Amino acid sequence: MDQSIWIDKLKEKGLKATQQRLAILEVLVEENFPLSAQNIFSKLRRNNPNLRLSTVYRTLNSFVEKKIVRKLDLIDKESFFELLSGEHHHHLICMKCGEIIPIDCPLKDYEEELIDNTDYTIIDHRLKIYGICPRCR
Amino acid sequence: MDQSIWIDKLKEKGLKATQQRLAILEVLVEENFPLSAQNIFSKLRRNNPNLRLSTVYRTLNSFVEKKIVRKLDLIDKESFFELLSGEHHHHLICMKCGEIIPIDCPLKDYEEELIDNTDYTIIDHRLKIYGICPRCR
DNA sequence: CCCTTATTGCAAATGATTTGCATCACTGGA
DNA sequence: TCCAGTGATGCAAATCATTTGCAATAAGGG
Ligand SMILES: [Mn+2]
Ligand SMILES: [Mn+2]
Ligand SMILES: [Zn+2]
Ligand SMILES: [Zn+2]
Repeated sequence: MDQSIWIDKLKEKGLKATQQRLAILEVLVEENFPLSAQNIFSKLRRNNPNLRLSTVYRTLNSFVEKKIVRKLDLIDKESFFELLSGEHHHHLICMKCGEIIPIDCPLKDYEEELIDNTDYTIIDHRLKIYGICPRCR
Repeated sequence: MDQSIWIDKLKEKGLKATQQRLAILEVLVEENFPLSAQNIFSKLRRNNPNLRLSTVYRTLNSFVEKKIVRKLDLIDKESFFELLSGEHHHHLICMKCGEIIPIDCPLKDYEEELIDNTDYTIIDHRLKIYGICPRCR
């Protein structure tokens, strides 16, 4: 991973480019997949014995706020986080094995309609589809 | 509320028609709106001083399992529960005042497409749209 | 009305996430 | 390159919604 790009991006957003933040970004980039705070923490603790889970949470929260990362509630309790890069999309989740597949967003036109019907300003939306994958079926 | 209908419905699903369950159903029916466990608990505790929040949770969970009620994660942390009655729908949420508006489900065709593309068995889905209502804007 | 069993009251535990505070490490400027 | 100021982190403790264990209670079929 080219750190300098991320260092710039962090500074741009008013965040200091700390070791911890860069390490967390690195995991998010190379996995390129929704991960929990605990997931990220486990991966990094090996080489960073005194990294704390609270730091991971604080980092992810600031990334969400700065729109570097998106927070997802795919299954009950644990939240997942994924890098905001590439196409806007949603997720199809296998309820047996937990596989997560990205899916296209079908809501463009629907949102236009909604604006007309409700006079709301639309800011964001969340869509998750739950099913059983072919292997688990 | 006509209790006998609900008593029958509960028995049909293999649940005993207890005072607590009927009271919780009554709140859900008359509010006809997503409510948190705490919401329901507060409303009922006035007349039921020894109803417990844990009972409300246990009841709601069994209702979800028996498909009498649907659990929604509209905002962070607290879950909401709404009676499964009327049209299948989703929600538009005002991020300022918390207003919740039911909206039609636009996903029928999209799900067909998904089945073809992914070979998943689709079981359920969740859609929430966040915005600002005209009054808050 | 009684017996069996599900359900509740109650209190304690859980588990993800947050927070307070002292210390540390970035970063922009000297 | 060094320094001061401020934001970030380590660490431990707190929060808060939700769950759970267990003994006591109340449905409801017979
Ligand atoms: Mn994704
Ligand atoms: Mn609704
Ligand atoms: Zn699967
Ligand atoms: Zn509003």
